Order: sequence, then C-alpha cells, then structure tokens
Amino acid sequence: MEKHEIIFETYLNHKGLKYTLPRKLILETVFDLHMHFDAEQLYDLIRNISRSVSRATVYRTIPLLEEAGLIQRSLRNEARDTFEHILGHPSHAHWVCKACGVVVETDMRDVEMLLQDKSRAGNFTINNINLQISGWCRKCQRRAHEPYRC
Amino acid sequence: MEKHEIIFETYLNHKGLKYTLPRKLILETVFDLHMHFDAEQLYDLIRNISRSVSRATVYRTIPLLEEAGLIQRSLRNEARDTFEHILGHPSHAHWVCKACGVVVETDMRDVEMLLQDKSRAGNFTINNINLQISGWCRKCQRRAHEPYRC
DNA sequence: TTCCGTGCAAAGTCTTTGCATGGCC
DNA sequence: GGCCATGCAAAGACTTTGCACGGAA
Repeated sequence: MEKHEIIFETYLNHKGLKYTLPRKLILETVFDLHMHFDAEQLYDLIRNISRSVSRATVYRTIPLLEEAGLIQRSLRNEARDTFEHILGHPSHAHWVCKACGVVVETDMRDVEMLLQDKSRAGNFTINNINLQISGWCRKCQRRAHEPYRC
Repeated sequence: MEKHEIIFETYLNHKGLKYTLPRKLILETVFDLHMHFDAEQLYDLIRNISRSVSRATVYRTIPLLEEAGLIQRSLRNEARDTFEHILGHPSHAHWVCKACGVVVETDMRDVEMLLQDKSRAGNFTINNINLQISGWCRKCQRRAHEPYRC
C-alpha cells in the first residue's frame, strides 16, 4: 500500500469514514496525475477506468483529500477550481505567463526557509505554501514592454 | 486626479474605451476599500452610493481593472472570486489560518528580492506576486497538533 | 438497526452574455 | 451612422444538496 493510501485511510478512520472503492479510485487517479487538475478532468479520467463513480462523489471526495493534506487548491483556471497533489512534492513556485498562459514550476526551498523563519517569529505553524508569480515569459518579453497588450 | 484614475483612463484610451461614470464609481470604490473584495461586495458598496450601476457592469469592469494592473485576483473565498487593489501596495504575503480563517498580511520584500533574482536568471518579467501561506495561527496552534481537526 | 456512501437529478451560486436602448464623436 | 456602454433578464458553468437505496458493522 502506498504512502498516500495509508495517509488517506488513516485520515478517514479518524473521521469515522470508510476507505471505499470510489474513494480509492479517486485517490489513485489523483496521484497518477502529475499535474494540476480540476473536478471535471478528474471525473473524466476516472470514468475511463470505471463507470461506477459519479460526479457527486468526485466533488465530495476532493474536500476530504484536501483535509487529509494530500492535495491543495491551486491556481484557478478559468472558472474552475484547480488542485494539485502535494505529497512528496517539494515546495515549488508557479510562474504564469500572462501573455501565453504557460506555467513553469521552480524549486523554492530558499523561499520556504525564509518563511519558516518568519513563521517561527510570528508563532504560525505552516501547513503549506502557495506561491504564484505572474508576468511574461522569455518568449513574450517583447509584448510585456508594450503599454497594453491588445 | 489620482494616480489610479490616470492609469485607468490611460488604459481605457489605449483600448479605445471610455472612462465613464459607472467605471469611475467602481474604480473609486475599489480604491477606498483597503481590503479584499468580491464582485458582490463591490456591487453592494456601489449601490450605497448610486443606484445606477448594475451588477453586469461591475462584472464587466473587474477584468478591465485587472488588465490595467490595478487589481489582482487573490485568495478565493468560499465560492467567490476575490480581488485586491495593488497600486502602491507593497508586496505582501497572506497568512491564512485553516482553523479560524483569520488572514494576516506581512511584508515580503525579502522574498520579492529573491524572486527578482530568479526571474532575471530565468528571463521572466515579473508583473506581480501572490504568496499565500496556510497553516495555523498562534491561537489555533493547539488544534494543529491534534491528528485531524474535526 | 444504525450509520455511512453513493448515484441521480434538482437546486444553488456566482458569472457571463444577448439584446435593446441611449450617448458621444 | 458607427461605436461603445449599460441595464435587465436569461443563460451558462460549476458545485452542492436532497433523497432513496444499498451495504457493512
């Protein structure tokens, strides 16, 4: 049994809930997926595996995964809430290009150390960090210097 | 005329759009408000001033303010998109307590400098930075050490 | 028996859009 | 006239919920 499964099952037990097949399928799909996702994408992927998981269950399971510390809310894409799994995923920043939309992730352990210091000073216990930088990527640089991109 | 007005009007002109009264009221309300807001709150506030601005206009103006670089999307609160104005507002981090929901802002110019270095290395032009740290505040510390908050 | 889980469809909430009107150049 | 702005109401897009059935302890 993989680590994320153990965590999820432990979490569910603590809450008096059960590690059922639909929940198992959702968890596995999330951890097979090495990218951001939204509820609909998750639902589609699971549908490919099994017809027996409903959209409602997907929506109901997402907050559980969040509470268990396995996924976190991420950049909002268009109108949809998006998430990413965070187990064994070192802290990273998202650099989002406002012109072409490309998202690049970079390590941010240095930033994290800085924040850990601050959190000690402020008596705050960090659970997770979400750092998003928007601007213009190398390719779109030129456009960034125009007054307003039209 | 205040700085944000000049910026907005200039932006609108560049796009061939007009700095109308509803847009003026919305802009002013946003800059009078020193906190995060969502479309509905903004609409309510403007309603107190004038009956003559519709919800649709508020929703249509928000993306313009965003494009003009005057506001930015922020933490998503419940189901609503939220924003904050960013002119003359030094970069700051949001510390969000997962237990009580309190949000504290702190300076993050040091983090910003670090990121500026990285952006130069990666040939990325930063437009703005959104840093959100979730965890538990001083008061809710104890709960943070329980296995799962119920 | 009791409590939890799930699917389905309906309801809800926030946001976007179509259309007709009205103003400005 | 041509273009843009706006209100209103309708439509859309996601997400949440009510309800009834089914299953495990």
